[in-house]
Amino acid sequence: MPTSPNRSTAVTIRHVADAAGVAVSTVSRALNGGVVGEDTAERVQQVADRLGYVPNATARGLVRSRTDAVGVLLPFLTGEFYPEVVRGLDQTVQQQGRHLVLSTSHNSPADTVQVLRTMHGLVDGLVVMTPAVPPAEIARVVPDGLPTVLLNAPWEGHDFDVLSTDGRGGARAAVEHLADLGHERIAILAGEPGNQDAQDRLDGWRDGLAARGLTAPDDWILWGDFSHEAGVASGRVLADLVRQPGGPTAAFVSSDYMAIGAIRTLLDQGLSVPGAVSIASFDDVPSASFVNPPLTTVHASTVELGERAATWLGQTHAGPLPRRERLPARLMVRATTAPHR
Amino acid sequence: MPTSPNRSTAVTIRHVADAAGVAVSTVSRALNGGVVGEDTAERVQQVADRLGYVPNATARGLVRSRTDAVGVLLPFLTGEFYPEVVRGLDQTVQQQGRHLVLSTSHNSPADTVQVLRTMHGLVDGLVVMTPAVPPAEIARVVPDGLPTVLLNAPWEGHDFDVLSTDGRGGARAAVEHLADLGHERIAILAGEPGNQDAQDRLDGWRDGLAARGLTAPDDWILWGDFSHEAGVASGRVLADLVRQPGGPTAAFVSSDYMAIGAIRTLLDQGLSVPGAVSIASFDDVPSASFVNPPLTTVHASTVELGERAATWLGQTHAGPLPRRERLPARLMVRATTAPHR
DNA sequence: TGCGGGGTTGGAAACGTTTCCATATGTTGA
DNA sequence: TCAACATATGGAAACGTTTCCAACCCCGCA
Repeated sequence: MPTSPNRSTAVTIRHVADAAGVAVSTVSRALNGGVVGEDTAERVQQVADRLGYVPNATARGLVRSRTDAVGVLLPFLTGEFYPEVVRGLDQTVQQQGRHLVLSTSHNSPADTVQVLRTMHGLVDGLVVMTPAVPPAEIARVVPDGLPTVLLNAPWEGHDFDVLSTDGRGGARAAVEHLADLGHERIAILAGEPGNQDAQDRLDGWRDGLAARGLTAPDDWILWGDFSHEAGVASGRVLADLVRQPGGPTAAFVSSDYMAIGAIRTLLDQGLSVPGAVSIASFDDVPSASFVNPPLTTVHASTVELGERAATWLGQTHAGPLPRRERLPARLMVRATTAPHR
Repeated sequence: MPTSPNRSTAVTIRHVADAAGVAVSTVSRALNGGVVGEDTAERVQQVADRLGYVPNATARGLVRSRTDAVGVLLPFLTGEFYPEVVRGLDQTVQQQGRHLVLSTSHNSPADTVQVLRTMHGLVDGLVVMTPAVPPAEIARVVPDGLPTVLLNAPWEGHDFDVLSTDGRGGARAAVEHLADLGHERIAILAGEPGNQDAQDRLDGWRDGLAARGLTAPDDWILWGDFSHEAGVASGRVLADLVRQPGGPTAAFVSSDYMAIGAIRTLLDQGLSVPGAVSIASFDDVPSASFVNPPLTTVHASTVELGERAATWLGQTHAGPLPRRERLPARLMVRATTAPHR
C-alpha cells in the first residue's frame, strides 16, 4: 500500500466516546470547555490523551462554518518584499490561533480566479495583493461576505477594506530629498505599466519634481519590473543618459532590487554612486542596509502591512464604510545619495 | 451587523439543484465530470455559473477525506532562506492544484506541537523543517499515516521521508577551497548548538580541516545563530583573532547573513576582505551575489528543497523504506576569497 | 407483446464535528 | 412528600459535499 491519508487509523471523537463510555456530545463538551461533570471531564480528557485524539479541523470547520484560517494571495514570493508581508501576517495570525493559506497569482487573472475559487469555504478571511489585477475583477470572484483586505490597491470603485503604503508620498519624499541635495535633473527607473505600485511611485516622482519646480523629459522614465535584472538593464541606459551633457545627476529607483542592479552596472561602467549619480530607491528591504553602499531608500512598512491586515481580519468591522488606511513611508537616508557637486 | 462569514448568502449545491430542477447528486456529477445526460450537464453548468456557485472546500474535504492542501512548518520566515523554500513549495504545489498551509514554530517545541495539532485533517501532507526539534519529537505529534517530509533532518531514529542539503559536504568544500588558496588557519562562525544545520556545517568544517591536515583551536569556533546581528558580533571577535600573531587568515561562516554582518565589521575595523581575511559562507541566498563584495558561498538549493518535497508528497510512495535524499551543495566562488599572501 | 439492458437520474448514507433539545437524575424548598 | 428546578448527559440534526445503490425510462430484440 502506498502512503495514504489513512483514515482507518485515525482516531475520531466516536472512539473516544466509546472508550470513555459516554456520548460523542459529551466528549465534545468536555474537550471544548462546555458544561460537564467534573469527573467525566477528567476521564474524557485522559482517554483522549491516551488515544492521541486530535479533532479533525475540516469537520470542525464545516459545522462551525469557520476554519480559523486566513487566505493570502500575493503575486510572487520572490525577493524580500512579499516574504516580509507574509511574515507580518504569520506573526499576527498565529497569535490569533489561526493559520495562513498561501498562494501566488503570478499577476495572472486566471490564476487569481482559480486560487480564489479554491479558497471558498477554506478560509475565514482573505488578504489580497494583486497590483496587476484591478479590484473590480477581484470583487467578481471573492465569495460574498468573506472579509477581505486588499493591499496597496486603489481606494475607489469597490467595497473592500484597503491597506496601503504611501507609495506616492514616499516616492515624492525621496525625490525632494534628491532635489534638496542640489540635484535638478532626476530620472526614474519605474516599474511595469499597469502595476499599481509602479504607478503610485511614478506619480510620487512627478509630485516631487513639481514641488521643487523641476522637469524631466519623457525618455528619463526607464521602465522595468522591480527585479534585479531590470535594474541592471535600466542601469545601462541610465549610464548613457548620465554621460550626456545635461543628463540626469540623480535617479529615483522604484525598488531596492532594481537599485542594487543599477548601482552594480553604474559602478562597472566607472560611474561612482553617489559620486557621479545619486540613487534613492523604494522598499527598504532588509538587505538594503547590508548592501554596499547601504541604500538611501523609502521604508515601505511591509511587515506592518501584513500585521495590520491580519489585525483587521481579526476584528469584526462594524461600520457601513470599508476601512481605508495608508501606512506612512519614511525615507531612510543612507549612503547612495550625496550633494550635487 | 459586523462583517461575517455570512453563510446565509452563500449559494450551495442545493440551490443549484433546485434552480436547475435536478437532484444534488446530479449537480455534483455534472460539475465533476461524472456520467450525466448531455443536455442536463449543460443546463446545470449554466445555472451554476449564473448563481456563481463555488463548491465549499471544507465540505468537499470532509467527504473526500482529502483537502488538496499541504502543510508547511518552518522555524521562521525571516531572511531569504526560508522564504525561498516556501517559494519552491508554492511553485510545485500550485501546479498540482493544491495550496499551502503555512506556519512557523520559532524553534519552540510547544508551538510545533500546537501547529501540528491544528493541521490534523486540514492537510494531505506535511513538510516540516525544525532544526531545533528532533524527529522523534515530531513523530509523537504528527497524525498517523499523514505523508510527511522532513527537511534537513537526521536520517536515523524515525520513519519519515527526509530531504537534506548536503550541509556537511558543502561546508567541507568551502573549507577545502580556502585551504587550496593557501590558507592554513581557518576559523568558523558556527550556528547555534543543538541546531541540526549548524551541526552539519560544523562537522563539514572539521572534515575539510582534517582532509587538508589542518587543525584549529577550540576558541576559533565562534557561536552565533545564523543572523546578521550574530555575524556583526562574531565579526568583532574574529577581527581580534585575526590580528593576533598566528591568528586565522580565513573563516568559514555558516550562513550568508552572518557573513555579511561579519564582513561589515571587519571592513569597519580596517580589515579588508578578502585582502586581510578570506570569507567563505553557506546558503547562497539570492542577495549573496548582489552584495559587495559578492560572496563566495555554498549554494544550499533552497528552492529545490521545496520543489522536491512537494513532488514527493504528490507521488504516493510505495516502498517499505522511507525516502532519503541529499541534494548536492555546490560552492560558488565569487569575491570574498583570495589566495593567502 | 414482453423482457433484458444500457443510460440517466434520484435518494440516502457518509465524512467528523458541534449544538440544540429533551430526558434523567439529584437537590431544594414549601 | 411532592413540585419545581438545576445539573449532567444522551440523541439527533445539521454543516455541504461525494458516492453508492436502486429505480426509472426507453430501446431493441426475441
